[in-house]
Amino acid sequence: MLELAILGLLQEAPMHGYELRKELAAKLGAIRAAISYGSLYPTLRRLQAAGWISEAAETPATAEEVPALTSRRGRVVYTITAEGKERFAQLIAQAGPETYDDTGFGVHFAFFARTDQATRLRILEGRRRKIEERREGLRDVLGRAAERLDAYTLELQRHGLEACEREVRWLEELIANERSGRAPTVPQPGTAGGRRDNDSPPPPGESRKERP
Amino acid sequence: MLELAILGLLQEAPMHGYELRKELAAKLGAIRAAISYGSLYPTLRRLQAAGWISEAAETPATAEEVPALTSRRGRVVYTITAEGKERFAQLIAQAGPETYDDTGFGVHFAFFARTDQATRLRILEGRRRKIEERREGLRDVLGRAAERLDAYTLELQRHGLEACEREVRWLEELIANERSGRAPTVPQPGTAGGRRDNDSPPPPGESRKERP
DNA sequence: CGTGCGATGTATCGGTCCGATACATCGCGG
DNA sequence: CCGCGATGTATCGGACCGATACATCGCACG
Repeated sequence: MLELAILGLLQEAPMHGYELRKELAAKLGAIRAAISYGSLYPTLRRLQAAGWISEAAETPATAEEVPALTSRRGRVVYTITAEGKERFAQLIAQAGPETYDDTGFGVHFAFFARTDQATRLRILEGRRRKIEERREGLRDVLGRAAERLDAYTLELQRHGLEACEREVRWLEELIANERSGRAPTVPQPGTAGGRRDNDSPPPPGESRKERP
Repeated sequence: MLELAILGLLQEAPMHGYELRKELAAKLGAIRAAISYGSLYPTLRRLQAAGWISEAAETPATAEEVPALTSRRGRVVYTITAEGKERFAQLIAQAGPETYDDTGFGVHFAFFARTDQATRLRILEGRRRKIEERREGLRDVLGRAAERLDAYTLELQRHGLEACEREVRWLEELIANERSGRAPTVPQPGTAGGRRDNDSPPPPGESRKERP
């Protein structure tokens, strides 16, 4: 999962570890708190060993203008390689069971802008199925085994059940939108058109290319 | 976390591993799928080494009546010890930072029936604080950094924000209930009074003792 | 003027937990 | 009578976390 997230982020811009962690926290803030360095750095080394990312000297341009101001530190900037982009595409397209658990789904979803519509649909439906199963399990417990459990445990299940029902509804909406070829809900008028240093062509369904 | 859950469950009845896993899944179904054996068995061994649980021969009574029917298998039944109960009480009362993350809070909440009211209140408020912080972080991203993110990532944050707001509201309700001395929401009329093999006295605030 | 503190930054270590896998028994239906 | 799903115990490698260590930078406060 971390591998996928790093590859995805580095596709937007080269970064060093600290930056990567912050961007990751911003992008996945809804899913998980913040990645630990104890995971991040070993993974970076692994990715580099596999040839999917590479270290690069920082200060890309304007290096001569500011020789020793901010650059005199051991910052290690990572850049994704061509093989890395292939690897990302492969990871994004293939869906294992871990694609549908909370974290896995979150990471995949966060990179839906780089995912083709068919895959998006497949993942959304897989996630929906999984949540529906969880929901049924909770309904079973709340129905059949209710007397065996205390009021607090019951309340916990009730709350979990509600969250499941809510997420299923959310997924239904997203699936419907996806099928109709539109971008995700809430068209967000006016505020579109931020910085967009996308090198790879935006996949279909992505409707955010600003009018220049 | 697993340690706490096992100690808590074994306080209700002696069990073997498989059963423990099932009960755990039923009790924590809203939080996590099912504990892996790769965690369960090593933890059981650790708890046993610490003297908090002990192996016991199964078939407590009626052992002579059915000599070789169901007993001829390597089932290992674990029982909590007096030290184990102390350990459980200690773990339940002391709240570290991990008490307020999703899994930790869920486990603590699932054993609220064995937790005194002051601790319940403290945990609920700690959890609320943590969720409020996450909520603020999401609001920040959705406000300040919205142009930097694509529509899908934005939608993910939006959904996460809604979940946070919902959970805060839920916690507020529980806290209010707790302060007023009542049991959790939805009094559940009639269906109370199931099997209740509680050896330890029910903590204050527990209002489920049926009127005989 | 200095000094200490919070943000930036890289890195490791031990520990927890998961997923895959192996293996054995039991009861039931075909 | 045979296979298959449920029951049951167990291990191994790997992913990820939390604590910790250490170094630099800029700035606020004395």
